[in-house]
Amino acid sequence: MNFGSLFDNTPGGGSTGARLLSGLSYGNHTAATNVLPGGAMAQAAAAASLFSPPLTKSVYASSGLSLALEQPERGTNRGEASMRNNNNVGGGGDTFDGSVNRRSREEEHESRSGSDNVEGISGEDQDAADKPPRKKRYHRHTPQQIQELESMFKECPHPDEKQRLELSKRLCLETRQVKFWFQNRRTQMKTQLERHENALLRQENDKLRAENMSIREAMRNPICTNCGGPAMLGDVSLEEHHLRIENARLKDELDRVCNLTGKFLGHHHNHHYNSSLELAVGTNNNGGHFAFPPDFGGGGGCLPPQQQQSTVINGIDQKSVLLELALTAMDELVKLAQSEEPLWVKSLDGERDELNQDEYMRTFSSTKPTGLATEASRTSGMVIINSLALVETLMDSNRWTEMFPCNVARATTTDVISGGMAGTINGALQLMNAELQVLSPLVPVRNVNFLRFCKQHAEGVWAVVDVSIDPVRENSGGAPVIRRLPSGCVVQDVSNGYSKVTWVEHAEYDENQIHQLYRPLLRSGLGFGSQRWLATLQRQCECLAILISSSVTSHDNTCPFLTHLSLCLT
DNA sequence: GGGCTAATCCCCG
DNA sequence: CGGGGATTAGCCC
Repeated sequence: MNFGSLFDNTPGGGSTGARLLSGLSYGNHTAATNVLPGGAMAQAAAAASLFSPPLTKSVYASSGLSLALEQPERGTNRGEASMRNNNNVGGGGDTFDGSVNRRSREEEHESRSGSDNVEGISGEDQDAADKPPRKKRYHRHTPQQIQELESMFKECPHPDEKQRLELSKRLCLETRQVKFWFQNRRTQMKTQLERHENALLRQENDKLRAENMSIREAMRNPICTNCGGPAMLGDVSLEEHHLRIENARLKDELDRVCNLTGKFLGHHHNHHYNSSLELAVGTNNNGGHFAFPPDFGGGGGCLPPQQQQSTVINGIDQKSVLLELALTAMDELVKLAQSEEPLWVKSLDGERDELNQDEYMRTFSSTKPTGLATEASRTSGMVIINSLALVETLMDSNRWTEMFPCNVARATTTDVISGGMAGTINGALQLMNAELQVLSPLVPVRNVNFLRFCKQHAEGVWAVVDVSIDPVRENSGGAPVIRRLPSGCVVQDVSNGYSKVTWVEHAEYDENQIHQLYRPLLRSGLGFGSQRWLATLQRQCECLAILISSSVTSHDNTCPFLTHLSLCLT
C-alpha cells in the first residue's frame, strides 16, 4: 500500500542501481548501528563496506524488487527517499535487527546518511508527484564518512567518477552525495584560503599603514634624505624639494655634458658649483665657451620648437643642455658683474672696465678657441625703472623690440624652455631669434639665435643673460660670425624707482671675418674695436633711462649704444 | 542572526 | 556532462 509513496522518488534511468545499492547497503548498515554500542560507527561503516556487495547482490538479485523500485521519476532526491523508505521497510526485512522503528531523530539522521531530502511524502502521493519536494531534511554525514571523505580530499580534491563511485560504495553514500561533498569541500577550501589571504592582506595593510605614519612623521623632519641637501628649518615647499632633487640630477648631467662638449670643441671645462646660486636650480661655472656640437642646432639656425622639446642627442636631453648652458652663462655673468681687479681693468678714460683676458682664462679655467678673438667690457649706470620691470621688458620679445627699435628689427621667442618658477618670471629661460640691424646701408641685417635667461638673485636683484647657441662659422655665408658669450645685465633696485644696471658685453669672433664683413663700416668710422663700442656703454644706460622715463619709443638712429649693441649681438 | 553544511540551480567549457 | 559560483534550506550555537 505504501510502496507507491515510499518509492515515489526513486530515481529513474541507469543510475538507479548505484543509489539503491548504497541505500540498501546503508539500510543494513543502519541496522548494524542499532545493534552495536554507540560510537561504533567505524565498525559499522566497515561492516557496510564489507557487506555491501554481497548484500546488494543478494537483495537486488531479485529483479522483481528492482522493478518494483522503479517508479516514475520525480525531482532529484529519489534515491534518498528510497533509502529512507528502505530503512522503514528494513524494519521488516532487515536481516540484522528488527527494532529499527524505535530511533531518535539523530539516529534517523545518521541512518539516513546519504538519503532523504524529502519529507511529508508519505501519504500524499499525488501532491508529491505534482510538485517536486524542495524542502530538505536536516542531515549530516557521519563523522566516519566525513573522516574518509576528508582523507580522500587530502589526496585528491578532484576525484574522478571511478573514485567517487568507489567512495560512495565504501561509505554507503550516493555518488551524487560524494560529488556534492567534494564540490562543497572545494568551495569551503576556497573560502578558507580567501579568508587566510584576507587576513594576510589585512596584516600587510596594517604594516603599510604604520609605515606610512612613520614616513609622515619623518616628513615633518626637515632633513632631506633624497637630495642630500642641507637640513632646513621650517616647511620646505614641494617645489623647492623637487628643485633640489632636480639640482642633484642636473649636476650629474652637467658632468656628462661638459665631457661631451669638451670632446667636440677641444675645450676643457673645470666646473665647480657655486653654493650661492645653487639654491634655485643649481648652477656651475666654466669658461663660458660652451657651444653645441657643429650641427646641434640643425643648419646653424635655431631649433624648431617642436624638436627642442624632446630631442635627445647622444643621450642628452637638449632641454637640459640648454638649461645648463643658461645656468653657466648666468653664473659667469654674475661673476663678471661683481668682480673687480684684476679681472677688470679700468679703461683709459675711466668710464668703463675692460676684461683682462689672461685673468679671465685663469678665473674661469677657460681656453680660448683657437683663431677666435674675444672682447668684453663692463659699465654701470642708473635707470629710472625698477629691476623687475626691466627684466620683464627684456624677457618679452615684443617689448624688447619696442624698447630698442633701432637695432632690433624683429624679435621672437622661438621656444619657452621654462616659464619661470612659482608663477613668477624668476628662472624663465627662452630661446630667442632676432634680426638685428645697424641702421646703415653698409651693414646687412643679422639673424641671431640665443638663449635668454633671467634669475632673481635676491630681493630687488635680478640678472638677465644672453648667450649665443650658434658656433662661429668658418664660412660666413649669412651664418653667425660673432658669438655672444655670456652677456647681459645685473639690475639692482636702488630707491625712488631707480635701478643700478651693470652691463657686461662679451663676444668672440673671427677677426678676419669681422674685418672683411665690416670693412665698409670700419671705413665709415664705426669700427668694431672694443674701445669704440665700449665707450658707448655708459650712454646705453643713459639712453635706456631716457627711453624708459619718457615712455616713448625712440627712433633715434644716431643713438651710439644701439649701433654698438647691434654689433655686439651679431 | 550568523555560521556551517548538504543540496540545488544555473552557466559555461 | 562535470565543475564552479550563487543560492537555498535546515540546523546549531
